[in-house]
Amino acid sequence: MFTGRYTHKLDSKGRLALPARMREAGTGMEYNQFVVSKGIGGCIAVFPVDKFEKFINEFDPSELEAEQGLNFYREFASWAHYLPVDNQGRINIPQTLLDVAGIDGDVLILGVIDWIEIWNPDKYQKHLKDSNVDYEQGAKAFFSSAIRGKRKKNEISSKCPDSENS
Amino acid sequence: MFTGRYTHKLDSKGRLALPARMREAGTGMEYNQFVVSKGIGGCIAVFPVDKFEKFINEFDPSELEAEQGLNFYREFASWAHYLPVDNQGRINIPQTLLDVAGIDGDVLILGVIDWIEIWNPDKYQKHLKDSNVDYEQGAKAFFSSAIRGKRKKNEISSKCPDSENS
DNA sequence: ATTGATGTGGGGAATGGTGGGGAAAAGTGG
DNA sequence: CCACTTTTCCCCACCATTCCCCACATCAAT
Repeated sequence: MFTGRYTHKLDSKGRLALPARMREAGTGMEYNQFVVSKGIGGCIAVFPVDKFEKFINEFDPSELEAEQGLNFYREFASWAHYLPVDNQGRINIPQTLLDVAGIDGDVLILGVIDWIEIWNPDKYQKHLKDSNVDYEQGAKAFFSSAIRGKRKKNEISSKCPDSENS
Repeated sequence: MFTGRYTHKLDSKGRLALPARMREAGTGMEYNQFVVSKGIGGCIAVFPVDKFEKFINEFDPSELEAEQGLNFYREFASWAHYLPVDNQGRINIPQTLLDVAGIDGDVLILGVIDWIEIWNPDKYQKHLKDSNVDYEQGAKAFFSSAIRGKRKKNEISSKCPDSENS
């Protein structure tokens, strides 16, 4: 699971060092590569290889209107690049992606559980404002859910003693 | 799986170098050839041999109106050419196909998971505009789908196996 | 202060995209 | 069937980019 918020820099060759925690979380034994593509709001989304392939396979373009689905699929897939991680833990993001994301110099890296997002810091601030995120409302829902979840789990575990290990 | 977005050039002899990553992904041990035909929106579609033959066999022209189906089938098949890949990783696309696709000089190459698309860069931009692609909408659907997939899994795994009987 | 882990920087080898010459093959006209 | 022209294909060569390696800086913890 990816969590955390970091500010790193693109070096002169356009390389980006991923936070060590994320590197460990994302690269399996066999794959030492990540997949990047264009995310929401003009960020760059970064996936572990297995997650990317899982998401692509599970995504059903027919959820969207016929033509929309195909067009989005084409765009998303064609912005996707498999990037090897070098021995210093860096990836080399294609310049075209950096351009559409408006990234250059300082970089904001967000862990979003199943994927990572890479933002131009200013652009992210702007995105937050424009999308009118109400953190309080979301937080209330989240913490309420946490309480409910706890109650539910207790109910189950009282009936089924073996479920604690999972 | 084909991914990525590249800009290459047709050389003076009309040859096109496929991106190395795509070459690896597409050519099996035995086949070092691709199949090209006319794609959607006036692009050139490129398939690995096995995928092309699979798609052709699975496609049912009767999904379309009778005459439509036959006419499309004829067109698609007759635009299709098996192209060998030379030792430098290039294919030689027939001039007639280049003409209908309006390709000449700079070439945009898109990886679309199961196939590759070759576009005149300007034509692709125009296609994007004309088809009113809303990338944001598609991206939201995609990432929502990714989260939904996770939630579904959690629900299943957290379910107590024995609780159904009670 | 020393040690180790992590982010940043840069040199040099290797890979990949582009170009062109010449041999082989195929199409065309006698 | 033969000679000629055109196209295709194979090879070698150049150059930019990518990738691999070594090195330094910074910070945290002992």
